Amino acid sequence: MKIDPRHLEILAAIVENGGLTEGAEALGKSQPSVSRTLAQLESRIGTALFKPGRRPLQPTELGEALAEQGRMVRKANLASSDIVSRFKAGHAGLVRVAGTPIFMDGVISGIIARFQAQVPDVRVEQSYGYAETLIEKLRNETLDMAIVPLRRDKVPRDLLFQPILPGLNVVACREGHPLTRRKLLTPQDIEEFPWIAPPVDSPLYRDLKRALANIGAENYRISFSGGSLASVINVLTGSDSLTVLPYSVVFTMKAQSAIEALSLEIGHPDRMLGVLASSTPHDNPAAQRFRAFVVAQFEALAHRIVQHQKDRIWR
Amino acid sequence: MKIDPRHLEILAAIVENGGLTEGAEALGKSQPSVSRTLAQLESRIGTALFKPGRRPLQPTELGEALAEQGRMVRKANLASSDIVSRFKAGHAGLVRVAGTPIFMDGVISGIIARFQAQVPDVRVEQSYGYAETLIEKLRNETLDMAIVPLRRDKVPRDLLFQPILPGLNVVACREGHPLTRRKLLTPQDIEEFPWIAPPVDSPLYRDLKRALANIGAENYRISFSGGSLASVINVLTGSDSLTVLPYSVVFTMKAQSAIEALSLEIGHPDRMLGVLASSTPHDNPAAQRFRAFVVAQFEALAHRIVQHQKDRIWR
DNA sequence: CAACCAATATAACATCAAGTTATGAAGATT
DNA sequence: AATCTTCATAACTTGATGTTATATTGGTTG
Repeated sequence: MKIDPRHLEILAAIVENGGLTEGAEALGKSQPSVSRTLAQLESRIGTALFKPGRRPLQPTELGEALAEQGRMVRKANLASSDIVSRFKAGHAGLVRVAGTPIFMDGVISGIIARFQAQVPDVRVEQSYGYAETLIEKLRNETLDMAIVPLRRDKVPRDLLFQPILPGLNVVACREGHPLTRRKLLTPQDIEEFPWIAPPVDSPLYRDLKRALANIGAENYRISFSGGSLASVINVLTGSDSLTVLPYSVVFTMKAQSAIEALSLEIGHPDRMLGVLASSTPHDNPAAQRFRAFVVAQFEALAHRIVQHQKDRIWR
Repeated sequence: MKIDPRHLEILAAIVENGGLTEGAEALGKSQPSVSRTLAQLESRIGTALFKPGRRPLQPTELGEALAEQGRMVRKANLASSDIVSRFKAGHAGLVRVAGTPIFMDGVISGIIARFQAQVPDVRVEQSYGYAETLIEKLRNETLDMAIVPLRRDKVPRDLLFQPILPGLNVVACREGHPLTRRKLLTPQDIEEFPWIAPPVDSPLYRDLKRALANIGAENYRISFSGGSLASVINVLTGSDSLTVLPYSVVFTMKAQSAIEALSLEIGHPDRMLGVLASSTPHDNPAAQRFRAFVVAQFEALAHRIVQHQKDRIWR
């Protein structure tokens, strides 16, 4: 026997409210509608579900047992509505975000932590990659957003790119590095110290080479390469090595690691760091919410950077 | 947002079977029907529930969460069907049975015990009363069946009466009572011993008076009255008192109590012990089942009584 | 890359259930 | 007994669900 789950819900409402009229009111339906539905349910089951001639209406044993199941159905229904509304408000769901490793580790992961403090039911799935592969994944719908440095003219038409910071790389070193005391740095100063290189296929690697070329350093030596941010910073703080990092990363990591940036003009890439996402506002409210959060966090970061620069000038 | 619980069930079926076609098959519906239902659900929610272009079809996070609720609904639905079918088979439910106190205690309670060994999920609610009040309760539908002695011509038209034993009362006494050794009993023999009387409003009390009149005893004395069966038997076995009891009760209780029946013809009431129930086969399969069980048990009891009589004659 | 095959979506229609209002019947209450 | 509340019924409209037939789509394969 197949029973319509809605009928069970209605039965539960009748039982709980002690009457057809009250049950109908609780359900927001008319009394005749509820009455007929109950009659139909009883006729299908082939048994009365309420004791005859009692007020308030009292269910039979069977009626009570089925009403209990009706409560289960209603519970599932309420849970469903809740799930949907939380999802649509971006308070629940899954955000798949990817970006260049250094950025993800150095800046985004902290932003994710703050985001999750705010909306704990959103799960964030982080992965790493560079523009090309991430664009592919965005088109695949296997990724919700990518945080990558990108040249304006390289932005794919079918995707939406929201810039959040200008590309700004700096030479990073440990706090108290010998070079931090010098006002003017020559290529010779630079060539004295070993370099940490990012992975060769990363944009940052290209930035490093260009920076060194700009400075005029030709005989540089690379002592360490291929590590992720944690390794880079460990090596950086444990030695006199230098490396190229986005300024936002150095600025962010200063709070926890003893690194700083040399005041050395190395030429900025013509890229913007930005959030790349499907242009169709595809239905992932949590991702939308996270994107807005990331943008806002970067605005705050930019502001703090400006503030910090002013302070330095004043000193 | 109100979601149709049936849609959730369908969603669960699609998710579990990895496709619309398979889901439809599992549900016993056509593929287009399921397809449209899913489309409708998605449009109401305002979000896709499955990742686009995947085979086997993979649900989104939201789709999976809602499918989980769908499984809850289905579970409740299956439980309901089970509850109903068990109820209709008489394997579950409530049976409200009443009867004259002596009978209920002496015979029916043992039958109930055997019944429950067979169908443990049926609850039996026992109460006591005499024909008049029980007939009232049967009409009220506050009772499923009454086990009472009744004259054939006193059976109400609107109720169904199924005779199960002829009325047969005996004089009961303790085992080894002085009177058990006598072949022929005179009124004087009887008057020597005190009597235990049932409650004055009981049929058995009228039987007692009639029996004593039949015997010709006029000067009898009543030493105890008003007790239920347990008290009666305690007094009986602890003294030389006599009382009138249905033979079926004495026969049944012999197994556990040291009582026996005097071979004294006391004249039988023109009543039949029987099961009285609503003539409408009102929808309580468990009660029907119990009634059939009681009838069968009494048949077996009657058979054992006949067997026992034969044995006595042979000795 | 074209062609094929399986799965899904759409169309068109029939049927049934659920909703409505209006009203009758029945029970409880005084 | 009269009244008032509650439940059942009637008549009708609307929307959902089911069907079969067919078009699209997407993945697979030579």
